[in-house]
Amino acid sequence: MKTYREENYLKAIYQLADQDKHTSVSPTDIAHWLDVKSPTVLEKLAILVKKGYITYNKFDGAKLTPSGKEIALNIVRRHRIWETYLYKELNFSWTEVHEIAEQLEHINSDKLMDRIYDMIGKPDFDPHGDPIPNKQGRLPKSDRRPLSKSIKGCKCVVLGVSEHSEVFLNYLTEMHIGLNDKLIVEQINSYDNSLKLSTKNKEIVLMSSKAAQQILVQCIKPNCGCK
Amino acid sequence: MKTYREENYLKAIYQLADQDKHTSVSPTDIAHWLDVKSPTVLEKLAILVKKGYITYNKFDGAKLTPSGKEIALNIVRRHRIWETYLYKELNFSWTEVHEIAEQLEHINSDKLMDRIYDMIGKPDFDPHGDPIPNKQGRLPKSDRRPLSKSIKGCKCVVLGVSEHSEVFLNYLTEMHIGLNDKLIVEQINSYDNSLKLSTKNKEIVLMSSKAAQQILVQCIKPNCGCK
DNA sequence: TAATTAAATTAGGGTTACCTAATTAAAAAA
DNA sequence: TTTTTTAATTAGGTAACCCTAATTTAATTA
Repeated sequence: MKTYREENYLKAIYQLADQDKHTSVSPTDIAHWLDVKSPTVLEKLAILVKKGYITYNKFDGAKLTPSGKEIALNIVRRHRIWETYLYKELNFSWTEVHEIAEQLEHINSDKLMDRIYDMIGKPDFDPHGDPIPNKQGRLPKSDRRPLSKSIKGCKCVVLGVSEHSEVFLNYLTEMHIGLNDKLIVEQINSYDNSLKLSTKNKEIVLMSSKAAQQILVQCIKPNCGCK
Repeated sequence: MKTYREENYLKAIYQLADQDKHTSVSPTDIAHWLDVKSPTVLEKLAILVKKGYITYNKFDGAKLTPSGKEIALNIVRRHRIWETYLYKELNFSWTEVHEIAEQLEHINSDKLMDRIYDMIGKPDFDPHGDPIPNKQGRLPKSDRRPLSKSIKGCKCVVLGVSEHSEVFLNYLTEMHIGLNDKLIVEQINSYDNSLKLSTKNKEIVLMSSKAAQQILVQCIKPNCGCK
């Protein structure tokens, strides 16, 4: 029996581990992420350990076991399918989909999920550019990397973002930067690593290194020299 | 703050009152309906009273207040919109939609509901023939009545069912009786009130009074003489 | 009406998911 | 290496929901 809360804890552990590459996820991180206090998290971690979904100790933090990862990836799958559906079929904006998908991801019906996935054309990536795991929990490959690693002169295409906050997504909208848009790195300021970019309508915009780290791109020419 | 459980209690009270016309709903009825025990129901009723969603006393049972009814009708609205959507847009069968809609009805997003409702063409009735309340909680009119009240010779059209159990819906499917199908009452057996019906492909079938009570029809000719 | 049956209620628990306030242990800084 | 700070843990508590086992109250039936 997995409740939606359990699903949320496992998803949180997956996403936190995924974000900062160091697979170890601390109770404090989870507590911040889920907006609860750490004793609450500890309590739940003990249950998840007992159920065999995670391992936990103070030094390595929480880690998903294969069965826990399977559940987490299934929720991620559902979330991203719903996001895509809301965006493509129901005309929700890039910034609106997340919140509704947070609810829809817990609807338990494989058949419904299959129909929705069919309807959106079985894509590999969601409207944020995030990969949609397949039913077996395998992620499609892509060589996305942060825009901040581009060199001067790089021509690349926006494939996603690694931050999904509304304020960040709105910032991108204001900058006229969207999914699948082409960007050219005109200049890199070596002092603060801010970038001067040319966007799709040939506008020139300035972007901080902080923002550039959250934008995932792919170079248009192979071996273009980017890090 | 209304949780999905609260929504379910209010919906149950609404539906039970709606079924048997006598608006009073007893704790025992609710307990059976929601598959919990009566002390659990009593406890929840006390909370709902405190929140102003219902009134309750031993003699009149539980009764929705206007604010409680508003919530209940909103859930009913969502449920029926989702059922219609699943049936019409995602090709689920008549018998499959209920269970999934039970989950989807608790998704909290007016905007999503609006889009889905648009998508199905803003109908007044769901695939079971049940009326979809509008946003203000008003129900569309219809003069549906049980088939069991038909007189011999009555020509009528199936507008809905008042029982949604899978076994009953499957029975109808086997009888080749579906929504919007025309029926002719060929004969009524006065011993047990069973009906001899002619269905859409001119088949003659026999139907018990019990089943006929659950089928909602409308006479094709006005003032045809049916009770 | 008295006896029986059924429904409503009260009493007393259990679990889950939260919390605050200590306390202990680890990490970072001085 | 002490001290300070931060993180993890333990202790103890609350609220929502659910339960079983009485008990009371109402409704039937004999």
